[in-house]
Amino acid sequence: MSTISDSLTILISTMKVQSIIARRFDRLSVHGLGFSDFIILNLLDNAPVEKMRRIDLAEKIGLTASGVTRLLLPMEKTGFVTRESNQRDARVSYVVITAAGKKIFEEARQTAELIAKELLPSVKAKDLKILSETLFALGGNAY
Amino acid sequence: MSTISDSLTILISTMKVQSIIARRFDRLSVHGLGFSDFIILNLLDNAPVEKMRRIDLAEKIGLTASGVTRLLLPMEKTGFVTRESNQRDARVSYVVITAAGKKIFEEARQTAELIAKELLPSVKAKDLKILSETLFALGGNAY
DNA sequence: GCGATATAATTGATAACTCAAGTATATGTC
DNA sequence: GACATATACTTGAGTTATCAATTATATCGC
Repeated sequence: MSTISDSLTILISTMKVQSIIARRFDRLSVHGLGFSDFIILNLLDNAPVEKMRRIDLAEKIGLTASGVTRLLLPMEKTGFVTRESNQRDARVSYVVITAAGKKIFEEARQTAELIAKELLPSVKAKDLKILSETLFALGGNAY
Repeated sequence: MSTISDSLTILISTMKVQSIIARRFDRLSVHGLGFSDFIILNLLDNAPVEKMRRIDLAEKIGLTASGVTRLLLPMEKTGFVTRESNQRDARVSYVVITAAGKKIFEEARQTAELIAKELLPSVKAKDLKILSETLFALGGNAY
């Protein structure tokens, strides 16, 4: 038995915590959304022009471009997002949130906030700040 | 545009950070191990009797029992772990780390520690402790 | 000791990704 | 302005997980 470092322990622990978080957010399925769908809608809703390039979505959410393409396919079909081309660069296809997308996001957001409260009830504000900063240093988004 | 809470932001950020961590640990493939394989070997190496029930591995790593069964199949074939039955409870099949498993774990551990240092170079010792405790509150393991 | 219920593990079908390769377009260099 | 290189996105094949159902065994209440 050889003990691993605190740093490595924290990284492994993060992996487990992620699986716990992901499972809790399965409840978003009552809105017909996966957690990744919800995160995408949040990014779009907060984007200055309510549209983003697929590649930027991928970078922000921590998926590959391929993963984003596949994630968006059903969302386009359902009508939560649509495509928009870029006049100056024909390679780009923007992802635009629709009115239906905004509506479902607003509903899902209520559920998501409830889940967040359930998950982080006892964590002190100060500790949350440290967690937040560390996550940011590790590449997490600041929003 | 409606702003989400700090708590929710942190949970989403954790998801992204997890994807960054997982990608870095892809490097463990030089040892023929996935990150999950490595975590399993670490759990077994640290277990008091160097064996664990599948269900306990699942709980500790944050997977389902099904996921553990499928994860262990190739590791059994390669000979990093073996099975052992429980005399008192025939439902249980223990997972036991082999000498080969210990050897590869020891090698992979060096790589893993390097990656951990690369990922968390600047995080202060005090923050690491708080971080560790926060993750534990969220269901992370203490080890 | 028997039936109801709970637990440990596995399996079939499926979901949500990844990587590598391919297509289309843009940009830089000479 | 042609050619090499880079970028945005998609697609085929494979991986790694999930859930629901199944099998086998154990435990509880009577």
